[in-house]
Amino acid sequence: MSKPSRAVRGSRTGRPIMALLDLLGRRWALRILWELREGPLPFTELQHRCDQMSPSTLSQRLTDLTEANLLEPTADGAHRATRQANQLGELLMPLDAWSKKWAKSL
Amino acid sequence: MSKPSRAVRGSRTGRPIMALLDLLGRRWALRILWELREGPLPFTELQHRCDQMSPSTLSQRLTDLTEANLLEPTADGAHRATRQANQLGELLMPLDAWSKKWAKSL
DNA sequence: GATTCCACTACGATTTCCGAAGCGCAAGGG
DNA sequence: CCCTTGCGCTTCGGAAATCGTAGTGGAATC
Repeated sequence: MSKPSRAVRGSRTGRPIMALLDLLGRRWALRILWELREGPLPFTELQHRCDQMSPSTLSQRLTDLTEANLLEPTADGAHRATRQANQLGELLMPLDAWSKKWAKSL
Repeated sequence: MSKPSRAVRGSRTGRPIMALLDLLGRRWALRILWELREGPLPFTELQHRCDQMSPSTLSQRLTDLTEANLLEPTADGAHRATRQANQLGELLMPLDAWSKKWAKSL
């Protein structure tokens, strides 16, 4: 039991978008969703794909995202995006193309 | 002058999307872009719209986003999304609708 | 020339994040 | 049976990011 894991900021304000922007604004949250867009991954594999992010933060973020119904555990102990999260993932796809144009301007 | 403001993580990996996810994963970054989607805002007004976020973090984040060519100062000293950032903003619009469905599941 | 307002900056307190080490369990080897 | 290995985390001390109150400096107003 147990996470201190603060509630999603703004989640009670009637402005879900604010809660979402807060959740996605936690470090590695977007990256984790991105890496899980094509299927579930076990803990260590996910960590490797996220530039070896620290296991403590990964664990915390998995908790956050799972509590937010964006991730769920698979039968074999891996982590999978929920149906909802997959829809969100679809919305994020265009960021890839955009980021390439953006990179040229840096 | 100048900011320590760490480089965008992954910006040298040839994977712009990773750099982008890192930048947007800094606290308040997404929210700031969201609030500026309909036009420039002066510092204090922006702070108020972002739940009174601390001015020090706001200042840092404005620096980050400006260095990333997502924001630019206006002639009268406010902050405005660049053309690029506005395109990004368009991509984020659907998140609003998605978040409303998501909120029901919490 | 004093006051107000605004855009920040300074800086100590607090929270988050990092990363090396360890724990508990399950599978495999000898 | 041990013993080792691998995996999914958890612990915990230190580093870094964020917060929040209190300025600072400049421009406009009184």
